[in-house]
Amino acid sequence: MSAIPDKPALEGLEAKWGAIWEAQGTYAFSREGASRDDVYSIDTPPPTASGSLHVGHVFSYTHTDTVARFQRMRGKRVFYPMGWDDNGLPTERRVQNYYGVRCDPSLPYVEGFVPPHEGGDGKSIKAADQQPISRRNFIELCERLTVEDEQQFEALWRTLGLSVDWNQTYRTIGDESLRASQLAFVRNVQRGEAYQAQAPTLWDVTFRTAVAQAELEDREQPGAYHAIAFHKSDGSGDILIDTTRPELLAACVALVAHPDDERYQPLFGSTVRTPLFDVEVPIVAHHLAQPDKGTGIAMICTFGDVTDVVWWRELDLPNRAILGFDGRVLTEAPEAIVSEQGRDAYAQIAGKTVFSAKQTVVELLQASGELQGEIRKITHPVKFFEKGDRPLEIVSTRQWYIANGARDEGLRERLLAHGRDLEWHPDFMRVRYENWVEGLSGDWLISRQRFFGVPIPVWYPLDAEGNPVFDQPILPAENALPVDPSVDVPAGYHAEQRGVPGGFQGELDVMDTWATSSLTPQLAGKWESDGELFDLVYPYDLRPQGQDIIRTWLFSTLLRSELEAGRLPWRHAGISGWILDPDRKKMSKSKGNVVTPAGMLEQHGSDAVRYWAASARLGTDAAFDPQNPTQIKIGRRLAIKLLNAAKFTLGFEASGVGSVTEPLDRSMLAALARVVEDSTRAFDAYDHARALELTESFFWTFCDDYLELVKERAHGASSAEDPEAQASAVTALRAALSVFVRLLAPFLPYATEETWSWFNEGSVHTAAWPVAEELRELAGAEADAELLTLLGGALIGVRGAKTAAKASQKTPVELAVVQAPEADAPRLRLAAADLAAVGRIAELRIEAADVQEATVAEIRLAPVEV
RNA sequence: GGGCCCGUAGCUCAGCUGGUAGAGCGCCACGUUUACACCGUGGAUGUCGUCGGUUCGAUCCCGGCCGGGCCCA
Repeated sequence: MSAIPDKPALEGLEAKWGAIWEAQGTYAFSREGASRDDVYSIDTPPPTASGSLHVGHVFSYTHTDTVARFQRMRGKRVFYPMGWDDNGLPTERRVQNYYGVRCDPSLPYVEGFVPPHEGGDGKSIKAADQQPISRRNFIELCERLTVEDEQQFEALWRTLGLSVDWNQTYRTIGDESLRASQLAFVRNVQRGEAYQAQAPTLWDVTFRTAVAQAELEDREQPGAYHAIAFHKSDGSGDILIDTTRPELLAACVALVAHPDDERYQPLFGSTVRTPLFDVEVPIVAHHLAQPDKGTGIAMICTFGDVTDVVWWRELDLPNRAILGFDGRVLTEAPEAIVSEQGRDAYAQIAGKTVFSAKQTVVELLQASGELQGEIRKITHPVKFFEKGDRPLEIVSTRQWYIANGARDEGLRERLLAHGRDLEWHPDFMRVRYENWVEGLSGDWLISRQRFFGVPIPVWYPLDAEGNPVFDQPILPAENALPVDPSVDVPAGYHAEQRGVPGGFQGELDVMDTWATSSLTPQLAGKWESDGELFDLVYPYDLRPQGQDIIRTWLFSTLLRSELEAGRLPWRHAGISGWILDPDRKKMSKSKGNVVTPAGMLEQHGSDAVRYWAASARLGTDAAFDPQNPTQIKIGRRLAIKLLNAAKFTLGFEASGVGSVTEPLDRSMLAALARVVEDSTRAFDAYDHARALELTESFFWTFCDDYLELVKERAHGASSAEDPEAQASAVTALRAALSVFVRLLAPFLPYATEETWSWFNEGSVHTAAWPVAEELRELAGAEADAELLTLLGGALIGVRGAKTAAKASQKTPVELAVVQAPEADAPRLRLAAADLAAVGRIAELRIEAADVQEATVAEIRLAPVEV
């Protein structure tokens, strides 16, 4: 126990207790002799440390921490790890800007490489000025910077007071993660769940990588309809189509209209010739054609958008792709363009960007008279990579996929069943998951043509001509993992055979970030390397996360768990809402409304900030106005109040502590017992905000009414006459304080720990969560829980009378008459002495009368002494 | 176009299985009361978005509409 300071304060508590918790291993996961039932495990979201810290992090991680602390106090061994998800594009981009470099895999490794810049902000270094470096050098810089970034995040988490076990930290790009991630992939391949295919692929031309359906977003973009005349092959006239992408005319493979569209029904089965390029294409019918859009008949190109891909696949059309990985028109014209005029036209767009190719095609069509009418400007939704800033193109490439139920009804049904079994908080978030699973249109593309990621662990044999045999990939043995196929040599080959006919080549692509982070339960639980630990924590109790990544992280984790183990990876999913700025806008960097959390914690104190976060329920957005942080100030006030109330309570003479005899004391304890029950129930239902509200609300009643009512008695003002009554008050006060401190511990870890240390050994955070019985035992079976409220009402009457008389609250009262309903009057009389004491009432009469509630019927203040 | 969430005091939000509204902040007034001036005490404030329906009775249930936000097409 430590001494109570003269003037308790919140300042400095973070540093003081953070160090003690670390030194004493307060939050360490103890696995000795544990069984699964003893454990509460959390699949913590691994933040991207190279990303920016923002208040949203503080918000959602606090939600999780309140649950972790509650479970720990209930006696669970809490497995609460922290991971860092550092592979992927955000880190690569940050490294490029920070060091002024970019990765060029064709370059050799440079020993002792010194980057041209250190700490660039990304604006000073243009892409063209970035120094090209080898893949290995680039990855080394990624490693270096992420380690620094992780330290910043960790410092923030520690200051915020997250009760993470820092011994359980992992990195999604660490060696163990590489091994587990590749192992899961190899098994996916062996079971036929992972495969490679040559297929149309969503492609970001800036980052030059494929992206998955889950990473798409629609953005409204300006565009323009161009009316283009196709010529019927039988020479009977033209057909006008509207298109926003005339530059893809050379990739046209058909025209399509709705099967019910009477305007075009007679033409189905006939053919037309494309303008400029003079290629014969069929007119086909498909239900996805929209009769009310443009002229009702559209051109199908390989590939203008995802609908083109559907048409191409379902209508079995040829592939005449003309766009390359760089977003430019390929040099070689499709074989279908044979006429001299057509090849001339193609030569004019070859090598051009989409933008200039469009201009050229429009000019050519205008010259030939095949562009009809005005070009009509519109805005329409266009698919973007969520992290990109140029529209996605669709190119035909060979990529690796993982089955996700899009093409497998059985798998889809199992995934939906898991979604129903999972307990969602709030429940309606389940719908987001179901919508996503039901809307999947293709398997999960996991290949990324990037650098800082988990290498896809395969090689391909080279045939006699030196061409890779893609359909016979060579997989590593499980005990050889992790591997880097661009460096390591597959079993049965020599290093000299790399790239040689009859030899092998390594896969260069890495996995999608989500393909690794979808394994966080396995990574944190040391799957296939520490089976005992894994069995203790998996399936996890809780997956906390944001609502924005239900379709990515939650879905993909559930998928991997289903594929590997056929079961849910967790029992509960807790989904946090957004932080909104005062204008109800989602906070984001581009809006410039982001507040740095470190400064916020520094300014207001961690407990105060946590209070703000914890007062929002799961799934509910929280408004945050940095100019006027009302909720944070309230939290700060609560924390300070706790310190002061504890100091006061502990200051009373306590030698007689033992039993509670006074009716008012027993009432307060009985009422608090209810709060304990309700608060516990709320926590069990993952409603931390309600648990906080219940406790906080009764804590203020405790301070404002109960403490005021009993402080004279507790001071021993009348102890000469009744030491038992004094001891009763102090016993009740101490018991209540102990319970309040524990009830508030998940929310205000610093103020509660400080307070706890004044009258207990050990940490409050490993103390037992309070139970109603410990209070009821003291209160006695016949305690009147409502008495405190009743008396509080009468007290308000007395205070009100003094306020109305503009008198001080300590003004003595000669006579007060309290009228109460027939049933209440005798109860009030039981605590009359306490009321008289706090009100300084010389003569207090309590009368039964025909009134709704206790009211002060008459009050006579003593004359003011001059 | 399909779906989800929300609309309660000036602000932020509670309101459990239907019985004519609550908290905190802010505001006004009062008070140096030996836990707390980062304080205490008291007070005022609402056609519970709107229109219908069910019901003895609806903020709460059902339907339409308006407004805000989000997800999926």
